[in-house]
Amino acid sequence: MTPIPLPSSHGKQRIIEAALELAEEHRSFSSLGIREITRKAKLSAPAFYRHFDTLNALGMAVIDQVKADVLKALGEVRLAAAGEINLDIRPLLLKRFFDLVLENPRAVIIGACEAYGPMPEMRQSIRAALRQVAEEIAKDLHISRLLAGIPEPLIADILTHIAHHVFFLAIDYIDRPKDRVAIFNSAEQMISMMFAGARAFNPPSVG
Amino acid sequence: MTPIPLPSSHGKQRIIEAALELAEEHRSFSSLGIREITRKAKLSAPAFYRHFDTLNALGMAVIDQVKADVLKALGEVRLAAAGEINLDIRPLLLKRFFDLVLENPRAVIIGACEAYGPMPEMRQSIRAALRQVAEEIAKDLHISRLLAGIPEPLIADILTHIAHHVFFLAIDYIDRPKDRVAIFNSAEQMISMMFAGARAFNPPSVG
DNA sequence: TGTACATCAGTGAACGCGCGTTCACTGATGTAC
DNA sequence: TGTACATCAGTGAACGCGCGTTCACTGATGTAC
Repeated sequence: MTPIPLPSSHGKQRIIEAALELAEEHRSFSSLGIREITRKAKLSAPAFYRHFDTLNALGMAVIDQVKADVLKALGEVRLAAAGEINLDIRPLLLKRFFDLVLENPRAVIIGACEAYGPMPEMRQSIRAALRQVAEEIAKDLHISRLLAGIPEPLIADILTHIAHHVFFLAIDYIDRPKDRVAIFNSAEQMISMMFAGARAFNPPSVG
Repeated sequence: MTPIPLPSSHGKQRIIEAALELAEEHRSFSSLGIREITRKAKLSAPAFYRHFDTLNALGMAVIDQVKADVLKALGEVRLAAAGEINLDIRPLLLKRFFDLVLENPRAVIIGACEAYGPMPEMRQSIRAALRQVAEEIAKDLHISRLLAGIPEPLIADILTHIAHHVFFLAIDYIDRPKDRVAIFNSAEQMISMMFAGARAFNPPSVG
């Protein structure tokens, strides 16, 4: 019967949210200060220690949450793309991804900043996430048809490369609203070119 | 007649070196402190202000120096290859760059960390540096022959994209010595693929 | 039902510390006459 | 040639400030009997 509002986690969640907001502004999670975070969360500084022993512990909590957000967004991309078989799905995936990026820019910005930032665990898990995205996309039938005949490891390489490229292009997409069409077209062109180049190297065997 | 030892730049250079070393450790340039840097450079803290108005100014000086190093190294490769017209210069440029990266990994690591880091001016000038390297390479006759018939802006896009990709691949190259051969091959393959893709989109007109 | 106790998020005051920055100064080097 | 001056990298002392952290405390909520 109890609605379970988890009163104990209320301040904790406020701290995590504050850290997320500040990390987006700073473009660096590791430079945040405890007083800065608790100020943003409208708590006293010592309240921090009720929930986390160190800044690092907070960091891991933030990573977990961002990772969950990103994975959820990616699931939506795949779901939206699952429909029509005969379309070139690549621009649709790309568009959907950029739309999602605008809906939740925080996760992308923080992800890109930490991808080569000071925390090894964060770098590693972002790298793994990109690879995971590539593998998800490789499973898609539209994509695998376009890359038929190409060795599987090379497909993974290509798609990881594209995922990386698009991920970082998303930062520009967020930062420069005026250039969004151009950025989208550029991404599309690069993807087409990678696919065409891959096929030129591995021409489909004839019947 | 004076040997021009530029005595004025001695302390300045020490500060730049110190910043490079510390930024590599931190994997974050913007978290450095003036006292920290001058301590490492074995200077008093106020000495910093003799050479730089702000930390930002120091950051720009660091990037300029790294960019000059890269351009010089690639220029040497171009010079050495100028004689042989029929050479594929791409693996040579790539090899020289990766060698340079191992000679001075600091610069690459810092560049990658700041490319999406907290300082807008730094992000921008790293972006500009990549573009500039791409334009230098585009000038090479070996390269322009391979991309004959392709519109100039597209060439710039492609080479900037490749520069970006290789730059970030260099981080892996540094971090994972065991995989260096594989990383080099992967980079080479991606470059070939981009070129092949570009040509497939813009087939050379038959004379 | 009331009463006494336990738990725990959150607080304000206080601490010592290192920071960025300023100041007036030194000392070496170059230069004008 | 000597002398007086200008330039400029570098210094130590000092400042005010915000930081991380600790402490003893409050006040709300849950719980045992």
